[in-house]
Amino acid sequence: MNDILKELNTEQQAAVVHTNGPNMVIAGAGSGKTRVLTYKVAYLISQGVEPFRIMALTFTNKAANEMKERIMQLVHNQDARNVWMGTFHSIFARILRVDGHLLGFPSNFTIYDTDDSKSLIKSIVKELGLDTKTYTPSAILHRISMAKSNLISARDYAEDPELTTYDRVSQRPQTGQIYATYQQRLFKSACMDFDDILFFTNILLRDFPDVLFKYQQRFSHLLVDEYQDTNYSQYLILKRLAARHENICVVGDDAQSIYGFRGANIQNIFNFKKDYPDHILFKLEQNYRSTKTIVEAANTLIMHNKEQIFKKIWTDKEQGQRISLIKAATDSEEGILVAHAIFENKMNRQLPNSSFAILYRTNAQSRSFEESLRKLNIPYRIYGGLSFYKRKEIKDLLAYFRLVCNPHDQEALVRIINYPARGIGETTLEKLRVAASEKDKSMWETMLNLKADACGIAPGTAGKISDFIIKIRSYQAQLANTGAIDLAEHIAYTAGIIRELKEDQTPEGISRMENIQELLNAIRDFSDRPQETINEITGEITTTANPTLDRFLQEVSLLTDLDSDDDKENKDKVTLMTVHSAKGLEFPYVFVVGLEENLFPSYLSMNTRAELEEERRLFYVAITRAMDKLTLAWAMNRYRWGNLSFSQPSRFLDEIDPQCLESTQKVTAPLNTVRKLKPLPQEKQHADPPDFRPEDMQRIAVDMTVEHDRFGKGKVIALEGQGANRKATVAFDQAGKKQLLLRFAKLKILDE
DNA sequence: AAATAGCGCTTTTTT
DNA sequence: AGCGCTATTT
Repeated sequence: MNDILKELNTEQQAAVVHTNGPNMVIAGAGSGKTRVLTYKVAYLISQGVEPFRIMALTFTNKAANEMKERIMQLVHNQDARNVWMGTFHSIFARILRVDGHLLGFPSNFTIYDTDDSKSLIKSIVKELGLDTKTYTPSAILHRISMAKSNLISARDYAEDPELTTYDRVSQRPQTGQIYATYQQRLFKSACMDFDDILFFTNILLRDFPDVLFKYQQRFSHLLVDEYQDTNYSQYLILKRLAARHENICVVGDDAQSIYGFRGANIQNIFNFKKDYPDHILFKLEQNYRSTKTIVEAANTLIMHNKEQIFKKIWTDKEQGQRISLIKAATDSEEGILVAHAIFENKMNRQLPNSSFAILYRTNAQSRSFEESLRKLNIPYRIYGGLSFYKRKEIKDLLAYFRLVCNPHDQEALVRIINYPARGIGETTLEKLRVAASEKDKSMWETMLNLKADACGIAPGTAGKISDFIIKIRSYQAQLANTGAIDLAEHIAYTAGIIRELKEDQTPEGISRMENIQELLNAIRDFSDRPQETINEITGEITTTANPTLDRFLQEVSLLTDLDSDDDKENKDKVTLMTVHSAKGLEFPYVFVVGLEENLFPSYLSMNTRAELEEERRLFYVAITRAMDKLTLAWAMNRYRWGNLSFSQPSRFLDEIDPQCLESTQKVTAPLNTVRKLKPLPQEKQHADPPDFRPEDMQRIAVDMTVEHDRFGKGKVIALEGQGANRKATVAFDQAGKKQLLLRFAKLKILDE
C-alpha cells in the first residue's frame, strides 16, 4: 500500500491517510479528486476496514463501477466489490427495498422516471378539472421536486405561506392539491419518483431509530464525491448516517457546482463546516490535466464570479497551444468548421477519434455537428438527448415487465392496456379510473373485481379486460421461477409487441425492432451476470446466479445511457454531449460550441446573478475538460425554433484572458442556401372503391372472407354492437387482427 | 375503433 | 423545426 501512496502528491496523500473524523477535500478541476477518493477507499480496506462497512456515493453509476475496478486492482482483494458504492439514488433505493416496508412500500416498488411522473401529473390535473396549459406537468413536477428536495411533504406544502403565495401569484393555486394527489397515487401504485428515494430515506431514518442505528453502526466510513452538487435532502441523509462515527469525507469543488436548477445547494459546503467544527480541510490546487493556457483561461473566467471559495489552480504542464476561436456565419457552418477542424487535427497528428469532444449547452444543438461529421465519415457518439430507455418501443416493452412485477403500477398499465390494440379504449379507461378512485383502490385491483355493469362497461369490453388480466397473470406466475431473459422474450413474443413491430417495414419500424432486440440483448447480458444481494443481518453483499426479471427492472430504472455503453465494439468515436454530462470527463481536444448570448449563457438563466454565475461555472466545467487543446465556437446566425435569428458572442468570451486566445479568426462562408422544396400535398381520394356495395355491410357475418382497401384480405372473427356502432374484428392476412367500425370500413365480401 | 391531417406550442441542463 | 394533441376521416 505504501507503494501506492507514492503515486500521489503530498496533499493527496494527506487527504487519503486522514481516515478518522470529518474532513473535506476542496479539489480544483483536474486535481485528482476522483483519484483521492479511489485511493482513500483502497487505503481504508488495506487498513483492515471491512469493505461492506464503507459507503461511497458517486455522481454516476459509471464512475462507481470504474472506481470499484480500480480499487480491486489496488488492494488485490475481490472483497472490495462489497463496498457500497453508487449514486445516492441507487444506494438508498437498495436500502428502501430492505426497510421501506416500514413506510408501507413493498420491496419491489417501481421507480418512476420523469416521463412517468409527468404523465401521472397530467392525468391528475385533468381529473381535478384544471387546465393542463396553466398547470403544465413539467412546471408542477419542478415545484414538487423542489419541495421534496427540501423535505417539504404535501401537507407541509399546503401550510407553507411562502409556497402557496407563490403558487397563487403564478396563477397555479392548486399546485399543493396536485402534489397531495400525486403522492397518494404514487403510494397506491407502489411507486416512487427520483426525489422520493431520498425523501423517504430521510423519513425512514427520522422515524425509525432502530433502522437509523443499524445503518449508523454498519457504515463506519462515508465518502461523497461531487459534494457541491448535493441537495438538502442528500445533505440530511449524510448527516444522519454519519452521526455515530463521524468518519465522513466529502470531496467537491464549488467552482463546478452546476446543478442548482435541480436543487443542489452550495450551502451544503458551508453547513458541513458548521456541523463539524473540528473538520480537517484539504485543498488540492495542482491541475494534472490541462496545459497552462487552459488553466489560466479557466482561472481568469471564474474570477468573474462573486461567490466562491478562493483557490489558485496551477499546473506544471507545458504552456500548450492557444485557444482557437471559430466565428461561423450560421449554425450549420459552425458544424462544418468544427468537423473540418477535427478532421485536420486527426490527420495531421494521427489522433484517434476518441480524443475529440464537442460540448454544447443544449441537446438540440447536436444536429449540425452530426451532419458535418457524417459527411466527413468521422464516427461519433451522442450522449443524452433521447436516451435508449426513453424510446417509445422500449418504454412499451418495459411497461409490460413493470406491470408483471408490480401490477399496481398505473402508468405502466395505462400505457399497454390497449397496446397492441385490443379494443379497450379511452372511454373504458376513464370508467376504470373513476371506479378506482371511488373505491380508493389501484386500477389493477378495480379490474380484478370488475362489476362491469356497475361501471357502465359493456360485457364485450369486460371480456377483453379479463383476457388482458389472464395474460398478465400468466406472466406473473412465471416471474419467480423463470430467468429474466426467458420471461422477457416470452413476453415480447406473446404480448404482440414484436408482431406489431414486424409489420412496420419502414426504416423507423426496422430500427424500432432493432431497439427491442437490443433491449433483449441487454437483459441477456444481465442474466448471465451473477447478481449482488444484500445479507440483511450483516449487510454483506453476496452474489446469486440467474436473476429474475424484477431484478433487471430495479437496476435499469436508475441507469443513464452514460452508464451503459463501454464494451460497444467501436469505441473510437468523437464524443458529442452537453456540458452537464461532461462533468468528470476529460478529452485531449475539446470544442465548446454555441458561445452566444442567450444560448450560453441561456436566456432562461440571466435574470439573477446567482443563475448567471451558475452558467459561468458551467462554462468553467466545459473548458476544464480539455487536456491539450481547446477550441471555442459561435455562430452569428442560428436557427432557433424554426427561424433564423441573429446572435451576439457570449459575454464569457470576453472574460477569458485574451493572452490565452489565438488572435486570428477564421471566416469562411460557403453558405448552403438551397433548401429543399416541400412536395405538394396529394389530392385526397374520397371516392368509394368502384365495386363497393353498401348492402354488404348488412350481410357481413363471422367466418366470411372480406377485403379492405388498405388492409387487404382477411377473415371476420367476431362481430359486436348494433346499428351505427356495429364493429367487426377481422384477421387480415398481412395487417394482422384489427377492429373496424363497419360504418366506415367499407368491407367488400369476397367469399361467404 | 383506428388512422391521419393540421394545428398550436415549446425550447436548459438530469439522477 | 419537431412534437403532441385535437379534430377529422375512414
